[in-house]
Amino acid sequence: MEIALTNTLTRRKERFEPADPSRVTMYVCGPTVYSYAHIGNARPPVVFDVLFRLLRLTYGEGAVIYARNYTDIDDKIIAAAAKSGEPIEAITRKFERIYEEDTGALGVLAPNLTPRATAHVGDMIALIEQLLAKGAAYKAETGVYFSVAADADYGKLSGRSQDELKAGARVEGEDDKRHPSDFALWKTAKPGEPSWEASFGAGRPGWHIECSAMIEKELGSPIDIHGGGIDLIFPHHENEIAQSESAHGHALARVWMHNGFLTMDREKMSKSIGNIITPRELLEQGWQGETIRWALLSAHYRAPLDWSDDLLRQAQASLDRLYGAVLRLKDVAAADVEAPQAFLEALADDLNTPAAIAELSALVTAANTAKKPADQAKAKGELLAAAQLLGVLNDDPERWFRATFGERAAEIDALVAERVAARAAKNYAESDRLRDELAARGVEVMDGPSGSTWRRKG
RNA sequence: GGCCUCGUGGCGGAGUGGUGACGCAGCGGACUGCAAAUCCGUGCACCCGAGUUCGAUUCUCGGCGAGGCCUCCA
Repeated sequence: MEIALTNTLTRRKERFEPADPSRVTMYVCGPTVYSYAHIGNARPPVVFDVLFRLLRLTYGEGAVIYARNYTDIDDKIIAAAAKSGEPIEAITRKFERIYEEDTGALGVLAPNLTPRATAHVGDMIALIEQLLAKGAAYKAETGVYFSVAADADYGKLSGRSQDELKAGARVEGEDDKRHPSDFALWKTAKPGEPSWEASFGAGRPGWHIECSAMIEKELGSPIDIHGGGIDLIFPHHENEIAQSESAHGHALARVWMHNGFLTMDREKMSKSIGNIITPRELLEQGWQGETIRWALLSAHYRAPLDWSDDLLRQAQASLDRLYGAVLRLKDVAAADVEAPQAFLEALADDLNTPAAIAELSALVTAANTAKKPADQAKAKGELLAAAQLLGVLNDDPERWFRATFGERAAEIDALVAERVAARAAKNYAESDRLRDELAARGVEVMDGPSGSTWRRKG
């Protein structure tokens, strides 16, 4: 199957052809681990998780190498440590663990590699030395800077010219850069801050250099796909390109992919604005991880997505329909089949998850209308295979509908049993009273020919 | 100020130069003791103006509106 991806570098949708189909490489910028990630931060891991699943299906599970880094040294982390009095490593390890829990709750598969910046400082130093030797970087009092003037095609990713950058640059007083667009590769050590020894002076790495060094070390460039949020195009990814390509003389990544923002009331979700909500909070509110994931995938990854409770409500309703179909076929063994072609083609078309979801909907209808056991098995198999690629329908269907009840499930079972008895005795006044009582507890009871089942009310 | 993206029904959201997916919500029907779930059917939309075209929601230009990047940022 042919996969097409929109490449930020060319601003076009292109056929994806890995350099080596037996070793497809993907790198996605991961979190700076100093606090809780918000739901907007969760969009890239979820989106690229779907791509990871699609690539593994296409090229084979062992053929795809996906790396997502942890930035575990940076100004914000140092500030957080200073504020709380905890050691830096305690903070970064704690939030790495939290990040893994949160993404795991959203059904995100673990990447093959999760390199830490602090484990690659030596690689960064070596890269900076190369850049200094080539004259692409220079040493100043406050650190080592990359010289934008030395890079003829600087700006090619974000589509900015050097002139535009000069015109748009803000006045910056506290450093000694030669050009306003030059950026720090290395920050000279300051008292009380962590630092590493280097031939060009003790200090700590700048942000951009870590991805360049880790990609080179862990995957080797050029990689096939480099992903991240749209806000990373400039300056982060632009600078990664500048560093890596100046040092190595070849492309850093062949395809650059960027996801759009999550908004709240149409405004970018961001910590500084304060309009954030975390996956953790949503889970505490009782939303299920797959519901959050579905909501994130309900829009195309490059489009903005306005986050709201209504969006979650609709996502849950959609998943309820899927789980309802699976529950209805719980006694049918799923056939061992692949996801239907139309579904795969939707995903292969630049990860068009809304179109894929539409195909999923057709599969649900097929599952609900199938009468013959063979048709049911096929429909169930196709539905599960397709859902697997989106990373949903991993839960047991009964648990899905009852997850929020926990210990109270037993007493609800008892009330439902009472109601079944009342109905058998044709005591409809009592059975309706019991239904009202169950409804008051948030339970929907459903009568069928072979008894009654229940689930949370939508 | 420079650069960029977007504007589809009540809501979410694909897509297309020519009968406008899909989901949620609504309505009608089947089913049900009544419901729910499910199935069948159904109403409702392409920001405005000009241009190109036999024909534009889809292409071009202008306008209006929303958002983003240019500084940390998913």
